[in-house]
Amino acid sequence: MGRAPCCDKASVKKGPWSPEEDAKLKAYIEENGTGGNWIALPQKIGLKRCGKSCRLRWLNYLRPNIKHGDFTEEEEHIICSLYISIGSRWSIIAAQLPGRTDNDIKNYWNTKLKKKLLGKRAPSRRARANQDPCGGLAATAGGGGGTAAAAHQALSSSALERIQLHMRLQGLYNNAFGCTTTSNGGGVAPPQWPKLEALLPNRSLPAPVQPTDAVATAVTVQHPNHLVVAQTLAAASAATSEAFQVAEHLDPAAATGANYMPGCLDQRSKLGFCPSSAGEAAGVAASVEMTSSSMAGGGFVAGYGLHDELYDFLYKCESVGVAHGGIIPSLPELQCPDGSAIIGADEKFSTWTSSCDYGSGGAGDYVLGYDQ
DNA sequence: AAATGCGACAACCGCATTATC
DNA sequence: CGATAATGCGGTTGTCGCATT
Repeated sequence: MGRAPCCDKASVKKGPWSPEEDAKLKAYIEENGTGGNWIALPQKIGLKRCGKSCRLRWLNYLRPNIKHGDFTEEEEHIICSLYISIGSRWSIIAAQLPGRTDNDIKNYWNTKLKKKLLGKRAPSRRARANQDPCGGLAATAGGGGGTAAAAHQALSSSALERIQLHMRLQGLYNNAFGCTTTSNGGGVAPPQWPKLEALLPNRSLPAPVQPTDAVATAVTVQHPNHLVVAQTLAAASAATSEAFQVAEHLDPAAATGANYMPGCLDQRSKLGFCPSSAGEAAGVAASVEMTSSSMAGGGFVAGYGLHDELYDFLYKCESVGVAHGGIIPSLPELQCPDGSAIIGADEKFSTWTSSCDYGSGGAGDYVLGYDQ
């Protein structure tokens, strides 16, 4: 049983709005307001449009003080920072940018910022359409055979992108500051993440960013160590929380050991985002606001925050590249938990997640924190 | 000059959440 | 308190225009 349509699609006009329609809608709302009922509004003013369409048109284009195009560097900063922190909560991000709409920001991210940051060209829709149509079916069909692919699909592209952004930034660090991700004494070198200094250490937004449901739902893991991790990261960064949950998802056993970040409390505390005790972690998790003070101490470079990283990445990549052979540094390499492969994190992260066979037992025990 | 590829943006669709009865 | 309607939101698609072949 599907949901009842919000309007009679047969008698409703679709497609681009004409200037006449815009004028009608604008004039009516400016004079009378929406009347609290978008569904009834088009009939009132004689528009053959769905109420939802009217609402969208008003919110995105007709209401006063809407800005279009020409995003400033400051706006790009805010968008990137918030995206890494909270994901594709476009309405929340838009709330921090007066005059911008969620649709505008979403389009800007998908068409420009994402490519700028991830440094890779997303396949065009045409290209995607030309891909093997059986691939998706094969990945989802059947029971155990598609475990990895299914898990891969379960991880939202948004989460992947955010993980990749962290990785990419880390790659810049490693190359720019001579850090490496080589072995730490025989074991697999843990991926080093950018410090998770809280959002906005240097600049302030109009309002503090509140954790969203995505953050709150991240606390789902049973193991005591895992719980600490999840709670800590829920307060620090939903994106990295997901990353750790993915790591646990890929290899729950390894995740409790020293090789993986989720179990590597020392490493995490060095990076400045891990409380030293479970109680402290719970305290951090209980903190409602994400503030720089709650995460202070032990950062990679004192006073150098995510915003600065993003700024450097967005606008100073060339200088970094020049200093390192004129090539934008590649991402650190990662090794599968089972040691089966070492691959670059950039283009191959998704390959890694889908190719590592981490068994079927753990899949049901871990809940992806991000609600997508 | 025509065909094709691609980016950008507007709009739609369907699910989730909230409000109302 | 449950059912239904309205609204909000994010993902996806359609379309247009420019660039390239």
